[in-house]
Amino acid sequence: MAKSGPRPALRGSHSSTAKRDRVVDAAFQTLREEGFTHASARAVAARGGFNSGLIFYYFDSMNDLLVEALARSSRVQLAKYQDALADVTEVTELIASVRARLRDDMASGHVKVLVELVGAGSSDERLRAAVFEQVEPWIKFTEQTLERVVEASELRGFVPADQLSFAVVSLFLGMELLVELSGGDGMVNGLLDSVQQLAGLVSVVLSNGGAR
Amino acid sequence: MAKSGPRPALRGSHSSTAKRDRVVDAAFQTLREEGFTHASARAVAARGGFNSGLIFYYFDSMNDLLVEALARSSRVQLAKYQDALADVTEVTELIASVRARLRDDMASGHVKVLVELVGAGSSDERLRAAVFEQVEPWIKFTEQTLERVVEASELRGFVPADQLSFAVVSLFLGMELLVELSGGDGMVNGLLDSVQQLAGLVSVVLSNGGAR
Amino acid sequence: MAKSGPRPALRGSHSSTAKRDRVVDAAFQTLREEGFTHASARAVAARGGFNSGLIFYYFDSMNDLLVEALARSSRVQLAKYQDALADVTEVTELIASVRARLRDDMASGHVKVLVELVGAGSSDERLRAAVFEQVEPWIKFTEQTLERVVEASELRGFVPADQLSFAVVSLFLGMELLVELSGGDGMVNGLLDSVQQLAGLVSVVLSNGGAR
Amino acid sequence: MAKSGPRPALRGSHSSTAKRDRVVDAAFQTLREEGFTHASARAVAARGGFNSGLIFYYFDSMNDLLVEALARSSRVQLAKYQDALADVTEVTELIASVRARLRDDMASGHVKVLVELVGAGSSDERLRAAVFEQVEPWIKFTEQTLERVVEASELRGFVPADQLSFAVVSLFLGMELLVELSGGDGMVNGLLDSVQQLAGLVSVVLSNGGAR
DNA sequence: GATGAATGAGCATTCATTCAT
DNA sequence: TATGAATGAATGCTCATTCAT
Repeated sequence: MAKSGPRPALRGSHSSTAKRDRVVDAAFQTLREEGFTHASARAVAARGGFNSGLIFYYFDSMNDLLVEALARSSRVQLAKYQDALADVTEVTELIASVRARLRDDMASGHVKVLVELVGAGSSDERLRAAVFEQVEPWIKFTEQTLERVVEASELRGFVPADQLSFAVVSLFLGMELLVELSGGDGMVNGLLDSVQQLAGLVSVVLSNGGAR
Repeated sequence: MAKSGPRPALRGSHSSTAKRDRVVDAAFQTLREEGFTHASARAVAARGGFNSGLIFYYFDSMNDLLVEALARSSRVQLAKYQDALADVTEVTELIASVRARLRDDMASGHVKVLVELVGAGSSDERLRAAVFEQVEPWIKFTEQTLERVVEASELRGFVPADQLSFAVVSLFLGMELLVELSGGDGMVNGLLDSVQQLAGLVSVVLSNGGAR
Repeated sequence: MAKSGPRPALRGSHSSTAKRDRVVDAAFQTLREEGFTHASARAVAARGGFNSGLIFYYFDSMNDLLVEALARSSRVQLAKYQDALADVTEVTELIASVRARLRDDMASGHVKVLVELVGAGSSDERLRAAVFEQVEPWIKFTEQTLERVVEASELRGFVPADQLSFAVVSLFLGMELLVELSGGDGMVNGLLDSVQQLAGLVSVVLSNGGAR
Repeated sequence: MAKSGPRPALRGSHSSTAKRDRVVDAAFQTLREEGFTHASARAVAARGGFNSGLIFYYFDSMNDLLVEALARSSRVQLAKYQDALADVTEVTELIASVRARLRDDMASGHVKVLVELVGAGSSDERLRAAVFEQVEPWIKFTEQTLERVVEASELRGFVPADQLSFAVVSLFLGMELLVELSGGDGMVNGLLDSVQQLAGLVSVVLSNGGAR
């Protein structure tokens, strides 16, 4: 995705990567605060305080930059989820952890940026594919986690983890989309409450099942 | 949203509204087949075989036209859902009916266009609000339907219908988004299977609850 | 080459074509006076006194416009040659007529514009092909004319007209190129004298052959 | 044309001039394979595997570098022609030698690069003048050679060598231009055949004259 | 000597929109 | 009612060139 030219000799070197990071940062902030449609090269450059040509020194296209901005934040957030849920095997615990993570996730702007690019996916085939690549690891991670939790529960054998994972990721994506669409502030708490409600429901049902 | 000028007397009007309809048709098809980003005035006009200036005779802006295209299809599809689910009170029946409707819904392109505009919502505040207005009736309708079905089931009292409605609409929205993102064809059956699986799961759980 | 959109209902109609012609005129003048590299959309628009967007209302790309400018002048000039040489069957007469035509040809700017675009051909495959299409009729016309004249002379049977045509067109092209390269003014008379010299040489040689 | 700064002492210099040569090499190859328009600083640097800033350490401008690339190849090729034609005094021998040389000339890419820069000449006055400087020695050399050969033939006194030289150089330039324009492959043999045909014709005519 | 970062001006092209007719 | 012409602002992107290191 990144150009081959300005790759520094030593990995993890100093200024070179730092400058490139400034560009990615500016792109992320612009996506987060102005949305995909307004994340133009000029807008990103203005926010970052550099010339817009610099973007194309580091990246082959705007889409490449935008995808990289998503990818970086995606890596960071996914790692946090993996840390937080590594040892979780019980449903209620799972849901509590996820809700905590979600708060941070949304505060960081990652979810906003993700939704922004998912929505933009239809504008360009290459963008669509690149964004999908960023979403795939989340589906897989969700699947693995659900598999583990379901396996340890009474639902073992009833629920195919891959389909469930697809549904769960869809649910989160759709909720964030709807929250944004509804104007942002008002319904965000309602959303988390809904998740909590859902958590309660599932929990009750499962323990019923266990008590059977 | 529409201009006040060219609104003809309600009865006896023919060609004028017919032409206006052609504009809306062209907009819908363009949204459906080329997506929001490529649904420019020129593109819509080319598809409909009229001059792009005509759009601004009937509508104040492109966004107004696009929203109208969504609104019209939304009215039609919602009416069909209301017909189909009017007398449904049982969960399995509900899910079967919804799946049937969904097939038609997606074939008509309505879901695609909806997702397209929901994704575009972030580009413009007025667009966002207008699109949300089109989604609201669906949330309300879902809420009423769920209320009725839940009330007739063993879950009565456990599940707050408004939150559940929000989750369900989110789920559908998110799934369609993910399907599109994944490239279209391959996962579409998996999606419907997932819904079916979910249906089965819910059905089993609920009848378990009832049999307890 | 031209867009299909703004094609007027009746062929040969009034203002519509006139406006489009203004764009082509401006392009021709810009090519003639500033050369291919400086014939940017802005430069053409500035010269013509219209907005640069107008170019793309009538043409799909700058190259399309530039080629059209060449094509129009090519049609006009080729017709003049065809008129002037229609009844020529003798070599000296041929050369005298061609020299007269060449003067007008160069005064009109056609040769300059042709050379400009031929030189630019290497920058873009589609441009190259389009320019070649404009040159082909000239090669064919030269071939037919030479065939007729050679057939009527003592050289009949010795010279393959197609190869000779290729050489003759090359010669004219190369001379104009060299004239431009040499700075323009100083050698232009020398060029025409050279042609005259060549004419004299050929004439002498041929009549020698005839007197043999 | 080259900067005065980094010109090392004539003897004992090694790496510095070697690097400079690599720059010129890369420029030549880029001109040859991508044409003038795509011979940007970046493209040349990419091909040569050095940073584009290096170009401006050795040269004042891109055009300077491009002209130097032509000049170097021009010197080499002209020297070969001078060697090959030094003792030629007869027409048929001249043409045979030239055709052999031409093959090597074109294989080396020199003719392509020349034509490329001649075509580009109109874009910039300084470039035009610099390219003309590279062409002048060829015209002079052609003139001297033709003078010698004509003087030894029956045509002595009939043909002014300077004008003929101009025509011959024009012919070669024009032919190469037309060959490139026609798409490259198909007509290249036809071109050489044409030259051969022309050679045969001239030879026959001249010996006819001699036999008179 | 040589590199990588950075710039500002320029490019073709697309856009929603206006307006005279 | 409807059209075609026209605009001005914006877009992504490329360019030769400079400069600190």
